[in-house]
Amino acid sequence: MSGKRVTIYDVARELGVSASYVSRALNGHPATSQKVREKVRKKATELNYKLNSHAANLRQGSSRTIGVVVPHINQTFFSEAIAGIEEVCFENNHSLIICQSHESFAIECKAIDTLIHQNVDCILISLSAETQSYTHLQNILAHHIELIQFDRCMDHVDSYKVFNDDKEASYSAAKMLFDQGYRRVAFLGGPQHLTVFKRRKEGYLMALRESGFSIPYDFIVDDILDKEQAATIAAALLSAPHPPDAFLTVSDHQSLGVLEVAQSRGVQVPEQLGIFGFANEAFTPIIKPSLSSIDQKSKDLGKATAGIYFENILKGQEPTLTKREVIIKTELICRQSSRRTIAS
Amino acid sequence: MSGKRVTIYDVARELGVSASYVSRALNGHPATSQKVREKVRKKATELNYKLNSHAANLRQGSSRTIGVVVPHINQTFFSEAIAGIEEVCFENNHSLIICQSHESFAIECKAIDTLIHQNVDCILISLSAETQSYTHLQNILAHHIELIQFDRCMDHVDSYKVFNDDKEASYSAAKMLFDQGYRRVAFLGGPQHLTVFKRRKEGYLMALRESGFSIPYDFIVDDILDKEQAATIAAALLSAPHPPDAFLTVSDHQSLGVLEVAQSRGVQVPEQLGIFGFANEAFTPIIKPSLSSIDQKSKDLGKATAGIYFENILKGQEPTLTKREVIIKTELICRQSSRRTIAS
DNA sequence: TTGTAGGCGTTATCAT
DNA sequence: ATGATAACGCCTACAA
Repeated sequence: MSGKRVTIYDVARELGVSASYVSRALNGHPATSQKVREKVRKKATELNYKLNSHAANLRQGSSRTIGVVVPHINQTFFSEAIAGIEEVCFENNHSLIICQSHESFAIECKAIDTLIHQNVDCILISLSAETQSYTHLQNILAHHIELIQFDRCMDHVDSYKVFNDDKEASYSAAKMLFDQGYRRVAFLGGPQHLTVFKRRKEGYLMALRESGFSIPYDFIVDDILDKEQAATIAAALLSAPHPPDAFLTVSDHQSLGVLEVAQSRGVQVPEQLGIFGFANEAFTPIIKPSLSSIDQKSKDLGKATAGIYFENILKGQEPTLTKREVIIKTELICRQSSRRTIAS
Repeated sequence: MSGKRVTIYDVARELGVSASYVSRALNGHPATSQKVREKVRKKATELNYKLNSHAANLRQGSSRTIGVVVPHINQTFFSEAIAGIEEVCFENNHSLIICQSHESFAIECKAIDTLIHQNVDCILISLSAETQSYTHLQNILAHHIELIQFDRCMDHVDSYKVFNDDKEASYSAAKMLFDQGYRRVAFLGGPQHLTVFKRRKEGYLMALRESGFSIPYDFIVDDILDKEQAATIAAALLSAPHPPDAFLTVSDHQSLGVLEVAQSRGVQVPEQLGIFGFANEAFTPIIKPSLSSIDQKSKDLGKATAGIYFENILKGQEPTLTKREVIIKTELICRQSSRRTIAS
């Protein structure tokens, strides 16, 4: 009863057929009779037979498994994106291995190695903040594993890329701030070697240029990674003789840092200071004042990313996408933190 | 150069040794000379050789992989626990496959099947809210896969269990509410077939009994799963002629629902209504008033859970744990939402 | 429709 | 210290 694993041979013996027939029956191969197929399936569940994926993978050279590497799974954007990826993989009967890089380049490399060992068919990756080189990505390709980047992508790597209309998004967020009467809009950005953050900055700069207003050079600060850093910068800027009257940031956590500093100093938001975040984290509608943000449609983004593998790569419908770039439209969510004209 | 996968045979051929020797060298087998071992390693990286885990697993019968099944990866408790699990697995050179059940019993079963296919050595699971039967858990054991339950466990299943001191935690939360002068403390609970929620309710009942106060039977409501349901119940209770003056809940999201209802009706928190949550979600210190909650030490809990596999099961140090239960102590975090005496 | 045989890449056993 | 060989469980030509 217990002891060794049940194999197709066990099922075959019980039924008096060959192992290969059992294999075919279980896989619904056309060259099997309805009747026997049913019998085999029944016996298999009866014996509690379970496929050994490792054996199947070894034989077939494909694992029907997809790997995902993200900086953190507990940020709304990533967990939602993963939910989307999961859904599509599930529909296509593929498994998913999720790895976190914890924003570390070294861990990201290790994760990729693991996924290569696991023989995944495809790796979906959103790069860590530290990542500046791309040899590890080329290593993926060298192992004939498909590669798709999303959100935090690296240019100059030959792969599909899925991301938001980041430039447009931060352009309209900045524009909205100007429209609300804010004039001295500061910008807290991310690492510039990641294209997402470059694009978000470009959007801001575009709106700034268009507005005709000018701001001091130190109102633009890159490489802010968390709430604490954002708070430090905000505190410094707000202490200056001519402080900003609004902050546009590339993450809600940064915005939260700004908000906390403002509140601790009695600066009224949104009356004296406008704040605009990015990512539409779960906490944004809950806090007071509620935080304006950008909804990245992260679940759709995840679905699109996984979809590329199944639709464009597996089914070989490459021609439909010439530039190998998919852009997911964001949605501007205007809440209290940037709504100055609300009272007027 | 490209085309086929690099195997130990390729490395062996280049070096003029046998494949089995390469295998041994790569694994640091004692019956290999230092010198050749180095040579093999160098050549292997040079040729970009990567182990095929599937082949190794098939041969060894073990995958050095652990599976985790949780309801959702984007709840603080679970993502932190996973971070802990990940850390321990990493230290022990094991891979991790993460699956979400999305609180669905059917998906949970499917996830377990997948993990069995993947030949994982051990499954760490926190059950979905729907799960009432445990045949799928016994199926895991039938496949000679180790099983460890955490947080949301099912009794009567023969496995290690890791969970918080839930009863003590909600006991002290309730006691704190009484100490602050609240008298009519309502309780919003979870599905009673999951032991966690049973224990949390017991703690509340214990404190209530001890307090000597009595409350109407309808102040105790089980099976609340989300913010919306909590809000509905809170609205109903607060409309009654003799409403509760405090709510103790089994999740921060429930508490948030209560808080929003209170605020929309102009009920002052904490002056007129005390609120106490559970889980110490990221948003609890951010909202106004900040929400009192229970820190579950979820990362430690994850580490302990994975630790059991490596310490107690793999190394066979079972005797150290007689009851096969590990309890992780929580910490009471008292914030504004339950601090009525602050003004007095 | 059914069976036979061989091999996927690795490692354990046995031999040298 | 090193090599030959078989086996892990499955799938797929090929044969019948």
